[in-house]
Amino acid sequence: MPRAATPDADRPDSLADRVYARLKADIFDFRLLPGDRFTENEVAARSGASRTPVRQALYRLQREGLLEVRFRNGWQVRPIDFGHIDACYELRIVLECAAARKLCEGGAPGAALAALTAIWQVPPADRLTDPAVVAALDEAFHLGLVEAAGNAEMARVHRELSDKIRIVRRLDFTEPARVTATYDEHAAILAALGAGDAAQGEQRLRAHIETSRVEVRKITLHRLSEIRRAAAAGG
Amino acid sequence: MPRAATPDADRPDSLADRVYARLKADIFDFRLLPGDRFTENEVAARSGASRTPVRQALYRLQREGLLEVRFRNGWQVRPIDFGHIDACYELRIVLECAAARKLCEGGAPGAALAALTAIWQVPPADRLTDPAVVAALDEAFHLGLVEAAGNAEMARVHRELSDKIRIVRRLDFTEPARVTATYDEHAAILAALGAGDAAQGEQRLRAHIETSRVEVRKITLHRLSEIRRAAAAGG
DNA sequence: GGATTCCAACTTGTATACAAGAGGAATCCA
DNA sequence: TGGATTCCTCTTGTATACAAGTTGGAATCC
Repeated sequence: MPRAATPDADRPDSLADRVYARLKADIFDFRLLPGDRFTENEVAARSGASRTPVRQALYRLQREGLLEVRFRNGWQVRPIDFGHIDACYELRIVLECAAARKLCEGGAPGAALAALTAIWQVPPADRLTDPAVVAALDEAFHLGLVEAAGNAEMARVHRELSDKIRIVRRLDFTEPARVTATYDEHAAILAALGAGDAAQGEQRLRAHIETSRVEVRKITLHRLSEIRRAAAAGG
Repeated sequence: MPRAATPDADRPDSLADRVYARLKADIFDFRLLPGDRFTENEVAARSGASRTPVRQALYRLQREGLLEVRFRNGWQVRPIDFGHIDACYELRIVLECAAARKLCEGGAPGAALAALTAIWQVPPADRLTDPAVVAALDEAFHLGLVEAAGNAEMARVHRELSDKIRIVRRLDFTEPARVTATYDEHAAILAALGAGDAAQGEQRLRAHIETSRVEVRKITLHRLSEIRRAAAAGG
C-alpha cells in the first residue's frame, strides 16, 4: 500500500471523513433506505458537526453515486436501480476475469493466493455461516483476487464497484444455500487459478458472479418489501 | 410548464463547477505543472470566488487523483507517475476490448459505429492534422467505442480514466507520424468490428493502445523537460 | 560563524452568517 | 366548492469569521 508513505497517514480522520463513514454505514445498514430524503441540517445535528464537513461528506457520496442532491430542495438516498447494479456486476466480471488472466500470465500464481486458499479451501466443518462474516469474506475474496493481479488502478475501480453493490450484495449470504454455493465456487476458482488454468478460472469466475447477480436481485426485492412492511407497521 | 427530464438539468453550473472546470483545464494545459504548489486563497482570488466553492472543486479533483492536499500546508498538482499512467493504459485495454467483444456479440454492430466510421475511414486528403483537434477526436473515438457497448458504468469508469491520462495522452498527436498511425489504426479497428470480427478487433485495439502508451511516455518526458527549460529561462 | 530556538505569518479545517430560490399552506376570488 | 395566487418557511449555495497547526526565518546563544 503506497498510502502509508504519505506524511499525514497517521493523522486522525477529519470530521468530514467521520461523517462520510457514518452516512455510508447508515445507507449500507438500511438505516437510510433508498429513496429516503433528508437535509444537511438534520445530518449536522445528528453528527454534532456543522454543515461544512457534512456537505463535504454528502458531495463525496454524491460523486460515488449513493446520494442525489436537489437544488435547494434537500438530499435523497439514490433509489436502487437494478439496471445500474447489473452494469456493475457485468463490469466486475470484466475486471475480475482480466485479473485472473493476469495472475496466470507467468505460470501458476502460487503464493499470491495462499491467504485466500487458507480461508476458502477448508473442510465443510470449518466453514463459517454468519451472514455478515461471510459477506465480508466474500468481498475480501474478490478484492484480494484483483489486488493480487498488481494493477492499482484496476483494484481501485473494483473497490468502488464493491462499494456500489454492497447494499444488495450482502443480502446474498442471508440464505444458507447461497453460503454453501459460495464456498464451493470460490474453492473451485482458486483450484483452477492455483493450477495456472486461466481459461477455466475465468469461466468459473464468470459463472459465479453471474449467479450471484441473479440471486441477489431476487433476495433484494423480497427483503426490501419486508423492510418497508415492517417500517409501515412499526410507525 | 414543461420541464427537462431531470429537474436541474438546465440549471447553470454552480460556482464550484466552474472553478472545477477551470482548474482541470489549467492542469491539462500545463498552466499548472505537475508538482506545482498553491493555496486555496490563490485560487479563490484568481476565480473571484470565496474559499467555499474553491474547496469543493479542489476536493473533487483530489478524489479524481489530480491534486493532493497537505494538512494545513497547501495543495499540490500530483506529479506525473508513469506507473500509474501505465496502469490506466492497461485498464483501458481491458475495458475497450471488453466493449469490442460486447459490440460484436449479436453479429456486426453496424449502425452503432457509423458516426465513428464517418470520421476515421476517410481518404487521406480529408484527414485532419491540428494536434488539439485530433486529440479530441481520438478521445471521442475511444469513448464512443465504449459508450456504444451499452454499459453505463463501464463508460463512466472509462471516462474517468480518460481524464486521468489526458494530460499526457494529448501530446501523442503533436507528432505528425503519430497522427497518421492513429488514423490508420482506428480505420483498421473499425473495419474489423464492422465485420463483426471481435477477435481481430480486440487484437488491433490492444496493439493500438499499447503503442500509444509507449509513444506518449517518450513524448511526455521530452516535452516536460522542454517546458521546464522554457519556464526557467523566461522567468 | 554555525546551530538552535522561538515566533509570527500563513495554511487548511470548521463554524457561522447571509443570499437566492423552491415548495407548500393559507388565502382570496369566482 | 374549486382553483389560482400569494407569501412565508425551509432548503441549499456562497461568503466570511474563527480555530488549530505547519513552516520558514529572524533573533539568539554557544
